[in-house]
Amino acid sequence: METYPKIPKATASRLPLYYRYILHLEDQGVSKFSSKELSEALDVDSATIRRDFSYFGELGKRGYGYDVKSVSEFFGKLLGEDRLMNIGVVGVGNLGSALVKFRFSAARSIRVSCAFDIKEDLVGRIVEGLPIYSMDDLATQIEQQRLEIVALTVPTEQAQKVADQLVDAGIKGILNFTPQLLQVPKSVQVQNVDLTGELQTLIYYVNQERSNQQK
Amino acid sequence: METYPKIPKATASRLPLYYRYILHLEDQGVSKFSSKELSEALDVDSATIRRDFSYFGELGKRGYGYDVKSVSEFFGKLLGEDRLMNIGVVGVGNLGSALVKFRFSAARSIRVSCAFDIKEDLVGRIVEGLPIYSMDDLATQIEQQRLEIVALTVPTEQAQKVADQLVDAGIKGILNFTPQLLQVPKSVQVQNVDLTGELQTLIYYVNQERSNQQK
DNA sequence: GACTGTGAAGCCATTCACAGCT
DNA sequence: AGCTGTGAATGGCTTCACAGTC
Repeated sequence: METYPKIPKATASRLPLYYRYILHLEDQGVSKFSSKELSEALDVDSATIRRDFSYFGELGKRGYGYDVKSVSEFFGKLLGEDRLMNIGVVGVGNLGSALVKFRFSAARSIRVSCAFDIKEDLVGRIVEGLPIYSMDDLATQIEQQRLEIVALTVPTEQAQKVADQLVDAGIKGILNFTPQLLQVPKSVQVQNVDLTGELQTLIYYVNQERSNQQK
Repeated sequence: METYPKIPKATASRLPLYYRYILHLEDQGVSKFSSKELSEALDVDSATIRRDFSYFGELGKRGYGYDVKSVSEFFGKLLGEDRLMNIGVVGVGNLGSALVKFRFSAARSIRVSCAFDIKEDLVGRIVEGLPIYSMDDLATQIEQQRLEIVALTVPTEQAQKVADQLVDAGIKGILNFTPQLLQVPKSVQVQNVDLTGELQTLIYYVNQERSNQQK
């Protein structure tokens, strides 16, 4: 795969957004689109879209726009949609079993393939059709199932210890649902998702809005 | 409540992070902290922390630092932790039932109190201890339970229509788990959470890292 | 001496505006 | 004429660096 130097983080975080909409166009049989159309659908400035795309080369044609099929294929590869990716869920508590159920089904190539937990009474059981392995099997399963990425949903206090185990077992990316800041080698990627934080931020805005009203 | 003009979005999104760590200090019986300590724990530059805090007035004392108790109380109020907040879950599919189970238990004052669905066979049932209401009961329940915020987890195609109903029923905030861009009056706050997008962004970084290695 | 609060500088991302291609 | 790709301008956020306070 090509690698692109110095793509802004903000751009990287918009790629899934672009990709999803372009797939939608493809499903509808649309053959081309302009940055202006995409801009209106996604509420992202059209110049931002053109600049984002331009980091990856000249994806469009002047005076024409962008070709749905070729751009969709291009972004698909960027986001790993060209090969099946197994994801493990580490920690099968409330949120963990929730994610097992969720399955990230929006992306075609993503498959939640197994789960891990420390609790002996969970190990060996099948939850929502998925086997639960012992943490001792981490290294083995990561290799056998070619797991590159796991979702981490253990209790906060155990997060760093488990992250260390994951790194040792060769994991390449962690989708971290705990509020613990993880220390990992920089070759391992971490993406933090703080659901309670998102809700609290929303509460903050709602509170501010209510106070504004009352004035 | 006080309102603060023009707090940067970036600051608002860090408030839960700060608050959680300060609660942690409080639990440990610590009585003061400096921006430097917080900086090291959260990996946020200490000047950023001081600037973020300063938007809300002079919260600290020069030469001393910040008082755990008073700052924790202050942020608690900002984030609505001084009163119980009921949250509804709209759409009890995979992700919806997952959130019902998750319960945002990390925040003390947040309580997932009910769920709504369009499917007649779900309505009236109890899931994880929560009653499922019909969408027709939205307005009634929003009033009765003083719901200000709901999590929206319906299929993408229905998201806008349901959002309209929510707005009509008087909801103040929507935690939007669908990839649909919601059109709402600007007095209604929307916070988007795109779990599949987060995972795809992580996949992008992992792919880039792998390509770098191979060079 | 220690630490905050904040002007000023710097950096990253967005947006403008237009040359260049179809 | 229509739309991209991109220098230049702008804006928002972060970081420096230090005066002010305890």
